[in-house]
Amino acid sequence: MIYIAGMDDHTDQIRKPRADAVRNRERVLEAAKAVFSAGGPEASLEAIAKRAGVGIGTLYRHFPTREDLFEAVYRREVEQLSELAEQLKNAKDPVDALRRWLRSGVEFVATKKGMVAALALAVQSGSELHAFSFERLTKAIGSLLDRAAAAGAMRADISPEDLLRAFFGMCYMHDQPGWQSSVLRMLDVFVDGLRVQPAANVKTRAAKPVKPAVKRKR
Amino acid sequence: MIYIAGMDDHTDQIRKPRADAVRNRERVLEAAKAVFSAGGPEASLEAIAKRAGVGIGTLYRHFPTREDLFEAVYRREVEQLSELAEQLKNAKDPVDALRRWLRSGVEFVATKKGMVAALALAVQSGSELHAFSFERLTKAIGSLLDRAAAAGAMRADISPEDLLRAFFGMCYMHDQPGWQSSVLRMLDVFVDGLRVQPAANVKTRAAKPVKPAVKRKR
DNA sequence: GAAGATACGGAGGCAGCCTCCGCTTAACAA
DNA sequence: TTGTTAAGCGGAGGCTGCCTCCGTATCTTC
Repeated sequence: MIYIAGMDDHTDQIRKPRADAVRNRERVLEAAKAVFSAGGPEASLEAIAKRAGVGIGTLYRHFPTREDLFEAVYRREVEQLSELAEQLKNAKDPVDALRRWLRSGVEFVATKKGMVAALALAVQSGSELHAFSFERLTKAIGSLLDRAAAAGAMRADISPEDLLRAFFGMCYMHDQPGWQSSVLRMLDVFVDGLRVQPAANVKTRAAKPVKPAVKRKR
Repeated sequence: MIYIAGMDDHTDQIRKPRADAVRNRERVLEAAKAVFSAGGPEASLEAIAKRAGVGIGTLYRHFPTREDLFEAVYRREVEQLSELAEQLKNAKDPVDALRRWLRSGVEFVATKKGMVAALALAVQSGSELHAFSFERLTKAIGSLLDRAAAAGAMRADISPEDLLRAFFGMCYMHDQPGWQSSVLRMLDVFVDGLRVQPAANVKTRAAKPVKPAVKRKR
């Protein structure tokens, strides 16, 4: 068993976790990250164990199920996105902050092709990982959303869950050619839809100084 | 080989396809539809063969890969959605027609939990199925979109591909509690974002209209 | 250094994937 | 009808990956 702080707050002594166990766990995580990123969610766990230089038994002891392994691997990644939201909370324009978070999310996803597929698979099966990351990101994005809604810049009836869902879904379609610019465009549309329209934004298309809401990519 | 009209237009004789082959193919499709719907994309092909009452070899002869089987199963389903778009082209309000198509899509998806996961998996791997359904639905939705854009009711820089991608993505997150109403809400937001804002919709909430400059990707 | 807890690793059982090939059956010609 | 033959059938078998189990090795603690 891996030591967990606070797990056993009654009197029993608690052994320090074994050094080799800690080391091996780390190695497996490292290997899993690489293999999942490259090979997607179907990657062989035995291959991961081999790459980590441990026996398959060791891998299973640390991560009894495939999903457990996902969870551990992605936890850090999710944290990163979450922290970004924290930073953006200080931006001046709350709507823009939201937009920027979403855009960063796209880039983030872009660097982890196989991993996203794996994540998506986990989400499907309602695993622990989903619960964690969804909640974590929901909370992160919620603060951005609240701020924007409180400022009256954005409709207030869309929940963080909704938004996250939509975002995730859009990204899921990645790995088609041009998916990235497509998602970016979609997000712009989406944020436009969320925004409580300020007067400046309301021009019929004929009017000339229309701000270029979206730059076409292709 | 299954007979395909026009496959062999030079002089050779062409045998009629064997009745048992046709029958078995149909049985396998039937079984696959049921099994995939229930069990998702991971379902055992052997289970499908058994349910269809044929040998595993027969299944593989007709559908050499898992994806081939998906393709055949979903083709009809895709056709249905596609036809719906055709009908909606005659609605009065083009934006509303689009909205309704999307909403029907959600319902459609809702009845086929496992199947959508299977489809999504296929999309991931860039299979034939994806090419077919994406193109088919793109064309279908394109007509709706064009009509709305031509009427000046909708921004014109969003392609059918974009829209389909976003829609599919949103639906992909299904099987969480409440996903359906969430997706419906998201779609409303989305369609609102697409709509070229009519003056009536414009309430000035903020004295100073924020200039929502879209930041380019860093 | 000894004792005992903890972790290691891989053999082995199981399940699903896919191929291969001898047997069966339907289509066609006579 | 009947015979011929291409087309189709099915499942045994080889392979790979999943996961468990347990004898052995290693670490922590005293």
